[in-house]
Amino acid sequence: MKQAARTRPLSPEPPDAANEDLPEAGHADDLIELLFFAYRDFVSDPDRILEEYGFGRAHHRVLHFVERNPGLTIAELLDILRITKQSLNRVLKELIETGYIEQRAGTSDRRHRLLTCTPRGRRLAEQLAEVQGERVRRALAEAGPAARGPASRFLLAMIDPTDRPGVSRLLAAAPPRPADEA
Amino acid sequence: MKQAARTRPLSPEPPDAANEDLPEAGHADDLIELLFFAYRDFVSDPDRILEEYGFGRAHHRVLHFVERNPGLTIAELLDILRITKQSLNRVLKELIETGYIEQRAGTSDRRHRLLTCTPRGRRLAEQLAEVQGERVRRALAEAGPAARGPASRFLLAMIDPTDRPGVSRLLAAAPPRPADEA
DNA sequence: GATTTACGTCAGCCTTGTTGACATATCTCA
DNA sequence: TGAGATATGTCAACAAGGCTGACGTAAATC
Repeated sequence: MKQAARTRPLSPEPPDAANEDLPEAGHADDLIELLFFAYRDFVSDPDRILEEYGFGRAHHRVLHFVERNPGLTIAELLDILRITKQSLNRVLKELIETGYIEQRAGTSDRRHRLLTCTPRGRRLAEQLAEVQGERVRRALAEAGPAARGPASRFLLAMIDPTDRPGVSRLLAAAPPRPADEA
Repeated sequence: MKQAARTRPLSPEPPDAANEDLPEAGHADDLIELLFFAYRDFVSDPDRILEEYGFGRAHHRVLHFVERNPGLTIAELLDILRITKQSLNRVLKELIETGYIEQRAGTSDRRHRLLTCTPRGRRLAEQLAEVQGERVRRALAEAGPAARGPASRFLLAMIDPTDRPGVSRLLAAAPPRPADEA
């Protein structure tokens, strides 16, 4: 891939004293690239499955968050995905027309569209979550289960501070999956 | 953003015994979503800067890896980015024509195009790396500096096993930045 | 009853990915 | 030396998924 050059410890084991006194100098670069590569492969598994259904990543994201948060409204989905309603509507319409997602009017406010997955939609969403979950579990097994807490905290801290409460609420609200296959 | 529902510890502190005996059951879902949100915000900083230059994310990726690995060839870049040569060529041509990247023929094999940044290209690449690095350092400071190792190992383990040696070589080969501003 | 809110939709544009085909320079090997 | 493989460049067409701007409608709010 590339001719090697210098050497530098890749994933620093518990820092053996010294050099821990510069906690925020340099070293950020590795995490930048790791995030790129990790994300690149992270989305590649679902991509392969989605292709069989004629869907793309945009459909995946919608399906995922609706499945994890039944009753989600359009506005909430827009806030999560950070795209325009026109972009959302394009893929959402397809998911509804092909019977993966259903709408119903809100009870307290009938202008709201409450989104839920159909059984078929749930199956696909779970299949997609399963391949991604498998990758995550494999990674945790390799990195050591103790890495889960720190990795979660790091990723949460990477999110814009303003959005963290919302994300935390979202995570807390989602039903825990039945130990996925395991 | 969303009406709260159940409660569940978000980023588990050192697990207080029990429940650590199912190290790979469930719990993967939070990391899936955290990765989505973290990446979403992670790329948003550069996006704002790139807009001023009339560039997009594709340009950023090319510029980044060329700056970090001077002398990179087209084939190596294609392997990193996982896109077609036509897609790469489109943005690369723009970066060359606008004077951000230079080509020269390889010495041992003159078919190779060795890519390097011009001073102007280096400045932009560093500016982009700086905003992302700032976010990473801020996140590490919040998550605790001890999270760096585990987070790095987790992200590396998320990468396809086949690619890890290449990624590690890439990380090791890149010149350590001069403690970025700090 | 006027205004605001939540959503739907039409039309057009841009970036960035794709495939397929073909051209050129250079290296390698028989 | 000549055949073939390799590294790259390029043209053309297309698709996904972002975007803006404008407009329409139903329901809530004041």
